[in-house]
Amino acid sequence: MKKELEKAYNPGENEDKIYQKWEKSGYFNPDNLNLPADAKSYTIVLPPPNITAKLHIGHSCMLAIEDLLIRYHRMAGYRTLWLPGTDHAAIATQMAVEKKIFTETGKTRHDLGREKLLEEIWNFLYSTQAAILHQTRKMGSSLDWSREAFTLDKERQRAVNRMFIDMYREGVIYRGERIVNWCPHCHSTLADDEVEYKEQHGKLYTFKYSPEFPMAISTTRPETKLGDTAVAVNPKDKRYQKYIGQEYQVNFCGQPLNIKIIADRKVESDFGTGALGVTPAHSMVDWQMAEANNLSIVKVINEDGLIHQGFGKYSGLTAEAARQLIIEELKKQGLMEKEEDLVNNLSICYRCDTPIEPLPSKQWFVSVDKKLARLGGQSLKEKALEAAQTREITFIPERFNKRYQNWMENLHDWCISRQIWFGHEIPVWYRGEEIYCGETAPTGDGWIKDDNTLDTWFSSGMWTFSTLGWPDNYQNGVKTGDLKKFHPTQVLETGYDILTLWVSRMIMMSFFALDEVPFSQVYLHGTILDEKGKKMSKSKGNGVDPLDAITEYGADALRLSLLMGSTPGNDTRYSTEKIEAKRNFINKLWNIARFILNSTEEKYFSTPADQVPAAQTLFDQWILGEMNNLIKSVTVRLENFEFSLAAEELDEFTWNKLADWYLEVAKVEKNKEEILIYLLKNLLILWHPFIPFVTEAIWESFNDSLLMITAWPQATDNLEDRKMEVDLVKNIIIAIRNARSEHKIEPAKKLTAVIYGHKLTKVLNDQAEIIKNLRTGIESLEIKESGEDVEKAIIVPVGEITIYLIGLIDEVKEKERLLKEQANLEKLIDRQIQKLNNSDFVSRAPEKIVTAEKEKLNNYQQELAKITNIITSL
RNA sequence: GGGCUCGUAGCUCAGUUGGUUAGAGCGCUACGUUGACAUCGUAGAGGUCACAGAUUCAAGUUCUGUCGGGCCCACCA
Repeated sequence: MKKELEKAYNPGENEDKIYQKWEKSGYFNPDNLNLPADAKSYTIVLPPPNITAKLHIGHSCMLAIEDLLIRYHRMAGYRTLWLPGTDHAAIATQMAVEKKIFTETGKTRHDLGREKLLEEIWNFLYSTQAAILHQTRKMGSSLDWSREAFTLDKERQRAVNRMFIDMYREGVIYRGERIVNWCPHCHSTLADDEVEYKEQHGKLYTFKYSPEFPMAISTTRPETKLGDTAVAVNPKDKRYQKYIGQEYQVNFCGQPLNIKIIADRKVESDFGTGALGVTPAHSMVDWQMAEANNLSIVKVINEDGLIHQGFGKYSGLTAEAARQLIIEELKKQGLMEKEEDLVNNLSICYRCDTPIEPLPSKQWFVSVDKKLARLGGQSLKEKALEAAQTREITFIPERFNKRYQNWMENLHDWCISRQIWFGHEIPVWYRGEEIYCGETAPTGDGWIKDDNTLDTWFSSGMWTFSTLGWPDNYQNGVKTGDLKKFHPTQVLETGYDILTLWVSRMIMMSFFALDEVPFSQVYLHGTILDEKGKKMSKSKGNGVDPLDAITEYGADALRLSLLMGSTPGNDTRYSTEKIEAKRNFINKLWNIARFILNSTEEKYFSTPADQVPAAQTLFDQWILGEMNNLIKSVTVRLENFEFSLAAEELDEFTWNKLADWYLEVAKVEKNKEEILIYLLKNLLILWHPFIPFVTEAIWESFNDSLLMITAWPQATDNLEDRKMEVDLVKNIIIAIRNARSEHKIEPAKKLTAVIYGHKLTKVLNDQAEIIKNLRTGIESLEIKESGEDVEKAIIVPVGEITIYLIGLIDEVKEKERLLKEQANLEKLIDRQIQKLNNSDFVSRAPEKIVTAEKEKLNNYQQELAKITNIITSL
């Protein structure tokens, strides 16, 4: 069984083999774990990466955190499912492919036609999907591939159709007219977050519609004023209050307008003239005002960006041309009062940079405010808010709860239809004014299918249950199969940047479909910035392919570098130095294992990991106690999502306690095989969720079983704590080594040490061999309870103990050093006395702290006395 | 305009309910190393915890304000 470990750990040689071994074992699938029937389940659905591009380092962070949670819970005995998938990312994908085709062939989607374009998209999709899955495996992700899903595969299409139909029948989904962001070039609506802003220098024109109109208005777009149906003023504005409610018939540049004066608090009195021309058809805010005031809506600009019919000489002109014409006209009539330069943000299409035209258009919406019988008369918004308020869903970090609620409260109906070709088709047919909504086309002639598709978040919002067999696994309000076993899921882990876009939608969709939360905890990780602290983006080209890092340092090193030194919700910088440091650590762990295994006979390999072996010596007791504390602490930290702190404690134990001390002790004291194997096994178990490859590689070199499904250890309560004694011995050893190096004593030169201590003489006697042999270079060692000073010795005080190193001494240097020490102590004593003289402190601080402070003073004083004594004797 | 967040060593960042002389990694300096490990070891230098005030016996930690980074949302007539 025993496999010789290489001198240095080589991730490249091990990782792929180990991943295959895991995958073959079948244990990524919870159905194959041998669990009692009542085992609790633990589920995370992987936030499906967009198939627009390969994974970047941010995805690695996500995978590292989720795999950590999953592996920990799997080892802790949960029915653990991590469900993989990818997202079709409708608009983003279509745009990416269109762009690719355009740069390669110069063709647009209209040249290709719907079918050909979709074919191209699917080809593209298969290639990136394959790349993404490869990258995901390379990270060591223990995903259940047998349940892999895609937001646009057959099952999800059925689920989406069903959801749409259910929502339509309940009146949650409705068709309505609303202002949308329209790109006249792409001929499509854009979601609010697909609109970009560009600062531009424009002109703000101030003018009256006609000579008899009582006030002037200001606008940057005079041509849209052809569609004005009102002028809004602030209700508190004294100048205009008297006009509110009045109506005017005006002749605006040859076109008749009917203008009502309305009041709205959103109007700022000190912008322009304080009077705002309301154009309901071409401005979001104006639309809202029109709804509130029952204004009529006049469309001025059409889908091509041209002026509609019915506006006389302006009809058919581009908006830009119409604007110039109107400006000229206004000037001719002497109505133009002012032209000012103005810097404002122009909305442009994120794809083609064309200025956005806000247009009214028939779209499909999800109502967030409709009260639903199936939700006990509450609306989706109320349900989704309540879940956060009652902490049925908690956020990590907590502050995102507030942000979520804030956003939720201001949520408007969600426009779900998109004028693109790639995506879920809307299951609706039209015949004249008739609308049919169903899974298949209605019978009869003349029905035309809605040619829009659904917002990508509609399908990804269903991700927690569409992947678990909904709707088949949900009949008459009863969950069956996977849905019953795994929903609601436990944790949603994702980037805080899609808290609003995605998380909130998942919560609403789950309430609608199942009347339950989709998950109970939301862990939000930060963004990985580049080495300069800038956001990574495709256009800047500063992204990092995880595969490069994995090839150079190994997946474990990359994972650990992303897990350590970071906190939830905060951004971190990508750092190759950090990965390198973790690579070094992993090699250290490897060598610790190599040392232990090489110095242990094979018969000890079966030492159980879940049974504390008997301790022979002080150091045995100490390290076993430390391991016990480590198990306790790491478990708690993982439960609390404190990954970084858990890893730091593991690191501290591995390197500073085990490698630096216990292994050194083990070279002096013998018969430690059982303890060493016990420590190694537990260490590998505890590290496994963080760095699965190297731990499994070590494990398989001396075990037949799989580390991946080895039980998580339990801490015990009855281990003695020997930290004090061990610290004393360590301090003595360190002090002697330091004295040696300060006095420049050759390593070969042997010293005799005499140690005086009053209380701990027995402990020190027992540890004499260790003190002698742990690179202190001491030839003989005497330990006495008390006694006379030893002349011509190097004097090393360590707490209550004084060590005399008899051998070489440089009196001048020694005196110098001691004087420095003396001054330092005096300063500390002063401060301590001051503190203890403060009557408030003594009377009001907890007693534990006061006594600790007193003891501290005592120690300082004793040490000072000793040093002073020594100085005078020199 | 509304909200959030960050400011701790040269750099990158930890620091849970306030409580010993504030930590780590990298970097730096010096020394060392053929037997687990140079992907290493030992030691050292380096901090007014952005600034000001408040609460407290006690503040990196709580509160208020200021300055300086970053982010989100809304608006931009």
